[in-house]
Amino acid sequence: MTTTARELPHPELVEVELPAVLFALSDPARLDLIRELAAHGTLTVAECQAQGPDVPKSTFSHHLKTLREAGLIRNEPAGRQRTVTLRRAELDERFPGLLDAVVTS
Amino acid sequence: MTTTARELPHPELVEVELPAVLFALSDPARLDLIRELAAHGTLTVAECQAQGPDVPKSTFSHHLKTLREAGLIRNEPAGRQRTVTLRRAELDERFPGLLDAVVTS
DNA sequence: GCAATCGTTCCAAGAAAGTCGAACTGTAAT
DNA sequence: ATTACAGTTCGACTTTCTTGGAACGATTGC
Repeated sequence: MTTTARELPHPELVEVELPAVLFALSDPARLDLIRELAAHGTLTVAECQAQGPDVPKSTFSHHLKTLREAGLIRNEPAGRQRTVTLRRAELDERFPGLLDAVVTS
Repeated sequence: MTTTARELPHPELVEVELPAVLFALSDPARLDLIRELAAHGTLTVAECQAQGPDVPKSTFSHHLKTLREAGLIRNEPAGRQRTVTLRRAELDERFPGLLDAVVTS
């Protein structure tokens, strides 16, 4: 077999709704994570988690899910790990200036 | 007595936190209201309420409270009514570009 | 194959938020 | 004064979100 990794669902850009984006960003832990991603680019889940305070895996994974389903990040398999990427270019297209404002503030 | 109207508490600008602002904006009804205020300037509570779909007074008042406590609006007595104002200049100072991005999108 | 690792999903409990009727407060008009 | 009016607050209910342990699935290394 080749790569039969677990793909998680991601909303299309047109499906990304502003209220959901704002809600996902309204949690301090998730907001910090987005800022880390904006600064460091792509990270593995483990690296993401290492940035913040110690929190159970399941809790962290739930935050990733919220951000992913809102359309803020991509979460993709990479061997036995997973990489997390901010959908910056797409979000800049859909909501111009929003990410800049949020990450800068 | 002169004007002893009911003043409601408003956070100082420095006390306004980004997560609370984003949370307040993450509800479609509240987001719409902010957009109305951005477009029309100051409105009375009744005028605000008339913009959206019909909703009980108490529910609407609760949304106003959320927005006020987050620092997004001012709600001040005006005779027997109340006026609602977007704290735009202050917010632009505290979170440059945020309101523009949110209202435009 | 077997074990270890990485991370998600499942489930249950507690916390927070939304909704709305009813009661209440303050202002204006008569 | 009395009545009407504009909005907030209170209280109860429902819904959603958060949190974290345990189980599961997939991948790599031995």
